[in-house]
Amino acid sequence: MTLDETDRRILRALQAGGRISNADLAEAVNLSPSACHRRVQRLEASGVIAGYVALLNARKLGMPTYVFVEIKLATQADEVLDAFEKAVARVPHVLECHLMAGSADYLLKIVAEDTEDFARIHRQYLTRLPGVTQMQSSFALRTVFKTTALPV
Amino acid sequence: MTLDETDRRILRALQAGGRISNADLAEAVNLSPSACHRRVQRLEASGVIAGYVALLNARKLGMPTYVFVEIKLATQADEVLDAFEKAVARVPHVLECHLMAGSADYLLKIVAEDTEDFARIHRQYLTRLPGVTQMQSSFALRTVFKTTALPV
DNA sequence: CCTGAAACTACTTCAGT
DNA sequence: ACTGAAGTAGTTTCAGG
Repeated sequence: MTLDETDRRILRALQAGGRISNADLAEAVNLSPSACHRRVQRLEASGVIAGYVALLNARKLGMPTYVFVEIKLATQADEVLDAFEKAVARVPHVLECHLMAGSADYLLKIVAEDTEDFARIHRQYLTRLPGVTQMQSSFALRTVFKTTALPV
Repeated sequence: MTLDETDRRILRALQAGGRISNADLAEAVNLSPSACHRRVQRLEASGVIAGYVALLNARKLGMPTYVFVEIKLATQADEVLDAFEKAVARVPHVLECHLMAGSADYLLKIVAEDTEDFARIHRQYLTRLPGVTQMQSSFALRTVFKTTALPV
């Protein structure tokens, strides 16, 4: 799928405000509402736009604690990875799980109410993950910034 | 701000689909459209709902490469942290920047087209960040999962 | 704090260029 | 591909319980 500058402007606007009205979006990108609407539908249908979400304020919800957990597995055998990934999908509070290059690590990003809440998640869930040989948790003191917007 | 179960249902629905119509949302949470609308406005005004965004498919935009960069600074003096944070805010492709506990590290999450593109970002921007004494980059081979939804 | 109705605004489609 | 207009649907406000 090929994007022109107008498409990119649409994507930038929607990444900044997912609930902008089609009328306002059309005006922002210098298009008539119907032409703009057609382009947005095309971007949605092609999957370039994966979806729309509300972003919540973790602090106001009493979950200001972010922890990154690095995990080393015993082996990189597919069955071990599969079992680990199926298990980690069931752990609550895990926002991201990445398979990492280098030492066949996983990197998890976890959100919690406080360090005690993380300790509970750790005891209750992380220590039960299969195939793990090493685990190191790093706490974020402060999120300097964070965006969901990709550079387009 | 205190949330009841209906508020939490609203938040879960909006985290799953930020563009759901108020009418459909009202039906999903068993409320009249006007009552639902008032609750959503209250959640927005209180800041619990930080905003709405479109999420894009990084792969379809040709940026499938995620890199986590751990950075150690020479000192933890406030001026050094400030200077670092101001500088990192100007680096393109950085999606997240966290100040980490333990060894006064920063953790960056960077998105790139491929490893060469990351090498360019590294050369052009990361090596110029002030106060850095050590930097270690870890590539994600595969994102197992990723969500923006907080558990509410 | 909710409901229901009314007024307003926006979305979505389609014929025409 | 885009425009403009028409029909449909949704939002938002407000009087009343």
